[in-house]
Amino acid sequence: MIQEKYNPHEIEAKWQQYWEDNKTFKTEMDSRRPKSYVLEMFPYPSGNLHMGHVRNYSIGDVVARFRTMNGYNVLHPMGWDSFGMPAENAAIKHGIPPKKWTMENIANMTRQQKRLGLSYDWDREVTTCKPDYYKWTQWFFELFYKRGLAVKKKSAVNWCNTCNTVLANEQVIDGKCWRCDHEVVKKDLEQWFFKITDYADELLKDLDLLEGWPERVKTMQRNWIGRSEGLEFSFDFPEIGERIPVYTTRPDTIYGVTYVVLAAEHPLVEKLCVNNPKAEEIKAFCERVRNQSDIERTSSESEKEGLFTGCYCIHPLTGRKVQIWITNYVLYDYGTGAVMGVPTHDARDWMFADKYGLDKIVVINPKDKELKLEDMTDAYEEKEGVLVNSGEFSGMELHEGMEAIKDKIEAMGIGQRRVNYRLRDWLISRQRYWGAPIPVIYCPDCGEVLVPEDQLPVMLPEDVKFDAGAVSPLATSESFVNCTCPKCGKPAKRETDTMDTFLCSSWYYLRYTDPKNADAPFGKAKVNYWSPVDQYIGGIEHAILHLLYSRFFMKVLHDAGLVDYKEPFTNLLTQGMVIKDGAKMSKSLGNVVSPEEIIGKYGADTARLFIMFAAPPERELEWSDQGVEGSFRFLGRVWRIVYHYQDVLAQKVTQYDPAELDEAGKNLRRVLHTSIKKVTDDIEQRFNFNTAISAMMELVNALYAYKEAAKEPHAGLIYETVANLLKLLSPFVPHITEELWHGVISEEGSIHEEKWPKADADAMKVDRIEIALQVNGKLRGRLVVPADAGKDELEKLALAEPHIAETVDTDKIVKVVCVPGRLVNIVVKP
RNA sequence: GCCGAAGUGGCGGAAUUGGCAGACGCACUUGACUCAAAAUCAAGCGGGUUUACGCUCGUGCCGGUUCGAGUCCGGCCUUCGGCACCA
Repeated sequence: MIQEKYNPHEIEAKWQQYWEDNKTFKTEMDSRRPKSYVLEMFPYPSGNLHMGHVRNYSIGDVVARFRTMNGYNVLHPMGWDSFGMPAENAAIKHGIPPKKWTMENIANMTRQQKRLGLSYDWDREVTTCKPDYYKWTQWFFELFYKRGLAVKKKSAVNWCNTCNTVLANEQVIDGKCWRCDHEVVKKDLEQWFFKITDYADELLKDLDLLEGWPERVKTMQRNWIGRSEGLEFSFDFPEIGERIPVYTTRPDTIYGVTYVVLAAEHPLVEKLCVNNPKAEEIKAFCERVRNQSDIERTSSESEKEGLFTGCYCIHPLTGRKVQIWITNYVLYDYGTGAVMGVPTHDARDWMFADKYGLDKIVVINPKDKELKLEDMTDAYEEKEGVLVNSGEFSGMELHEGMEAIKDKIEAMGIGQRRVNYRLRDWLISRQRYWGAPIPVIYCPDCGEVLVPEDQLPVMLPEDVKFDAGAVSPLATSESFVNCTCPKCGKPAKRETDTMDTFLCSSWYYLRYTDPKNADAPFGKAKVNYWSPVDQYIGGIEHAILHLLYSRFFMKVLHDAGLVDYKEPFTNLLTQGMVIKDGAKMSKSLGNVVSPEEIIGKYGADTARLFIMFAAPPERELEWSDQGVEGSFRFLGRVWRIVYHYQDVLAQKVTQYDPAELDEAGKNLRRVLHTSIKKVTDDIEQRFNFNTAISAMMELVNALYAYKEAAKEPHAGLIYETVANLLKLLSPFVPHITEELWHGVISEEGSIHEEKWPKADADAMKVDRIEIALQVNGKLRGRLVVPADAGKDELEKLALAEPHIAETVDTDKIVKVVCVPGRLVNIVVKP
């Protein structure tokens, strides 16, 4: 029996408790069923869920429940990316310990997630700030260290003055800190790096294997890795007995070189200043350039500045003297930090040469055209044409010339072909407290020593000062810093930096497979049973950051023999933002809608249904209060029609012969089975949840139409329709369907353990269909024909149709196009 | 500049392989129920034109292919996103 009115709050609390008590969503390894690992990006415990979270988890929950009902053994876990700065800021601002703040937020957000009725196996919960997790994050650091992939080196790094810490390249967005949006400056510091560049080529190549990833994300990663092929070679610098190595992707333009440029940081600058009358001027220039921020220095609009050093090097092929300049537009950390200048075939060099009156030589002519310097207003950069003024290479086609020049340089022994990447090594140390300590000890005698495995985890101390300034708060804890060297036993000091939280999140999806393992990050059998993640769902903002780091981690773990897979996420769905009034929800705009408020008013099922219905998952979702009302109304409609048929359903007519149905019944049964097919295909093949829901709405409309049309409802048909409708709806709105299922179908078990319905092809068949009737491609009427009518029959029927017979002159018919099941098009001469 | 995605009613969005444009929902209009309102149930709902059957225009713009184009091709425009002195 069910109540007359739909009361979401009562039934949602009831079934959430039921699922928890019955461990409905607990998962174990099971070799008899195919596995499916469905994962949503785990959240940072900021305090409250926002609509973006709700969208993310609703999508994942539908997929997980759908796959379970389709016979998969589904892993669907949840956890907390719980290290990070906001916890520390709360400590500085309000004096709350980061751990307390974080754990309270996790408790609150867990409660909010449970109110959404998500099908997580909570026994697998993972929390990155707990010692039993960060122990293994530290263990992975040591693994990387032992494999030569974690190194400490000094370089110019990104520093955020607001966050008081260094940042990885990926965390600098348009020259600003990804977290606080303040301008990032460069500092020369010794820091820990993970050598992600060792994997640049593999990370790039394997993108081609990721057929289940959006093109957009793959393109972003390709751009970020930025592979280029070229030639590295040297100019002789006889004045000081050195060579200047340069890197170019355009060796074909080598005869057009009129100057060579060094980055301001280039070590040769200091050497060429010795006994140089311009030394003071050069040093002042370099100093000024180095103090420019990244934004000033790398903006393409900013003025290119340079200074002639007074020195010359020798062109390796022509023997000409070539001026050596220093500029602000050459990057020290890309290629060799020095570049050849070819004004005629590079836009930057053209501008630079114009500004400083440097020579220009045309060495490439476009096909069938001769470039004349006096006519040129711009560099000719096309990679097409013929080499000229290029000695023995003149007359060669561009690509042929390029290869010939590379061969020549290599044969001369002054250079070689080279591949360069834009990708930089991942800076992983942070001068912050709330992170996993780097497990390294510095001994005056032994140097850098790893903390032995059996002493992990290196626990975060609690006796620290949080506002320590530019050093890590860990440095303020005497008891933490001072230790003994594991090798020689003498007094030593601990590393006081912690690890980038992106490191914690680079392997969490593996820990879910074996979350309580105390002897290893995960067991091999378990990780290889569940991995890789079959469907990953999250925001596009991680297109590079988290998704690139995780891919890197997986490759290293694969090479270390810990996992059998090279890619962590087989399929990726990037959900769009939730917006309101055309803008992202934000406190400052005052357009935030809180999930708790919506759940409080309508219940979780309505919130989930609206979010899934309002837009396809990859697109932006415009929040609409009226749209939410509409979703609530639909659930009310479902409730009322089931309530209406309650007594009919109570007869439990589970079997019947469809042949005994009348017209109205056949019609309803046809809609039911086409809906089953449509909903199944929409979820399975396209993630078009919005159209899946619209199909279910049509089914409910058809049920209402049947109620009007059939005076004596067919008990078997009603039972079949309602039972299947509830199953189709259950992944989207798990509570109301569970309530109705128990009320009218079965009091035992859960609807969520039922099998997904199968469409009956016979039920979808119709005798007669309506097709379009066109003349010259324009709609001129409709024609009801037997569903299996062939081309000849269609043509006959079409020509016999009164409207056509009257208006179309048979002599002028050129041909008749018949598409069975679709249309007839009569082509007529004018 | 390079790369990627998108552009359809008043709005969110459908149209899956080139085959009836606008499914489904929101908003709006009307009818039933009601003393009345809400809720609910039922019906209508791109523009122009017509008493009506119809006719006609219509998927960012201009062309093309085709019996037939929202969908394919060529050329633009606009919006969003990524990369960008990367040599």
